[in-house]
Amino acid sequence: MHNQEIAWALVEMANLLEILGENPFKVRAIRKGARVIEGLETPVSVLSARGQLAKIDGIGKGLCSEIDELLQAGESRQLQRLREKVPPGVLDMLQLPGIGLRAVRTFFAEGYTTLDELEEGARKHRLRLLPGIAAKTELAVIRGAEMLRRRSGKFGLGVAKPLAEELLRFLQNLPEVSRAEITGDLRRSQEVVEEIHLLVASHEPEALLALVKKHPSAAKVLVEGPGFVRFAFAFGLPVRVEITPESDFIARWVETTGTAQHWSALRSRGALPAKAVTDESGGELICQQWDAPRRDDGDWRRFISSQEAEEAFYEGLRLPWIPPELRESGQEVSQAEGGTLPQLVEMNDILGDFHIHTNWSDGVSSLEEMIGAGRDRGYAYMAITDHSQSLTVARGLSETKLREQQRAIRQLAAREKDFTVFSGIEMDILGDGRLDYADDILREMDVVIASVHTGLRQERQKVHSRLETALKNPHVDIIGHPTGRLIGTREPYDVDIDWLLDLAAKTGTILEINSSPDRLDLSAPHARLAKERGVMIAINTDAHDRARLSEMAFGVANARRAGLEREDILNTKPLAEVKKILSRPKG
DNA sequence: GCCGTTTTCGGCCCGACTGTTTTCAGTCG
Repeated sequence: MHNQEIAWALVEMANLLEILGENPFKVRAIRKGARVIEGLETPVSVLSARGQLAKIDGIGKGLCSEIDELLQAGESRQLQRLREKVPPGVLDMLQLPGIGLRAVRTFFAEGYTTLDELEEGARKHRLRLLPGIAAKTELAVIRGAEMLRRRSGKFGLGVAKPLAEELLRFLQNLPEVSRAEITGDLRRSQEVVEEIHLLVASHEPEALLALVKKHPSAAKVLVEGPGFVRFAFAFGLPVRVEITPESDFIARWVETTGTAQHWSALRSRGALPAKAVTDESGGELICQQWDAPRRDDGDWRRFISSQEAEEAFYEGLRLPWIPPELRESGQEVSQAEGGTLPQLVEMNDILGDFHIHTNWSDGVSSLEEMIGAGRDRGYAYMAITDHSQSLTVARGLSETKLREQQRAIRQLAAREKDFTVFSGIEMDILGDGRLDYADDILREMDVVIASVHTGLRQERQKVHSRLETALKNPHVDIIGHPTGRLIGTREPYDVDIDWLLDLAAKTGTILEINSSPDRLDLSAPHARLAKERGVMIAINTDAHDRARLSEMAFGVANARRAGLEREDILNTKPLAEVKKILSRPKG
């Protein structure tokens, strides 16, 4: 069982116990355990085998045996018992914004067991007859149910990508498989996907499909046919495994990666490269399709890499290779033809990370661990930016603590060679429009990120006035997660993005692409607008533990979808230039 | 359920806003 799956099982357990009225501290302890598991870089199964599980902070005897059971049986008896007591629809109710435990318990007690029933009750004004429920709550149910419906059947990049990569490794290691790749929306790094689509070249399709269906993740086969199977993980994410002859592979990969518009733009350029090909046994015609170029060493299995082959495919259309993230509207094809495709930023260009939390506020890992992890990633620099004093729930730093932390950072930084650690802060833009520290404190910080965490439902004028104070402050370098959205769970606060971009351009304030797959904020369309206005972007992880530093890849993919290039991004620049940018007077 | 001890029991993050009621519990971040 994947760490993520174990974490989900624990979260589900916590939610069920909460609804059933279990001790809130116990519930919180289990939730914390889930968060710790999510943040582990080593598979839980490995730690369990080594007997190291109980040594982890937040995992005690109880969770340890629960996790061991999940690992061994793939299920937990306690979880199954709890599920029998609470219908799944009641758990869904907890996801409705503005609806909490008390309301859900009331609904459940009154016999509402599905979201649909609840929504109908709200629309017919029957919920307001219940104790403690009135019109506003009915409205919250209706709005929330609509949001959940929009989200249903969609899975975030942070869930789908790692699972797809794991399945891909499984396929690539099978002797029946000559080539396997991720394709579809996931390859284009869409924010949410409806399925994992894997394309596989194999000369033994039947044997391969039989193996795929036996994969431990394939909880349920949804549909199967000649050359494909679609199965689902236990938590619902569907996986399509499509088998294609080696000769078709690259063409089919291109076809399934891009949108229909991209494919039709390619086709409109005339006939796609086509040529009669033969299979490895020699002689037999498979199809009238394009053949992947192969190395001339006579070994059928040793084709050139998929990437090279795809480049050759586009070359066959007299086009440069078009990055998957851009294969959307079809216009990228004419751009490619005109030689005006952007030179997209790549992971290798990223030299640091400016938004990192530690256990000084609400992070999991220590200063030493985070700094070590940044150095190990080969970064040239990073900034520690814990929460500011007013965000008490995240144990935000008082002025005294902040200064203490700054000293600790300076000390640790002094030990580093060729690796610079900036002492920064993620400062709250308070609900009343003030900033959380005075200018004389901010002046001492190497990096100041200003973020909105409260008053997310204020009217636009108020939100704008708060942001304006932050952007115009000479010490504020970066605005963190500039719209505050959580993909599929929370709408952005009311901000006019054009207004924000203009102000950022005018004041020389950098805007963040928050790499967390739950946020991706700025979104790709907004980041594209930012580039057009000449607003600089910082791609940050907002990591709360070591493992999440790797979420940088999601932020970079988002930037690529926005057409961003290296020069548009703060954390691709060499140290000297970064220092110059951070210390320049703002406009 | 976890943790840390004044070590096997008691505390566990908290302040502001909101919705439902009239003084506070629920919800959020």
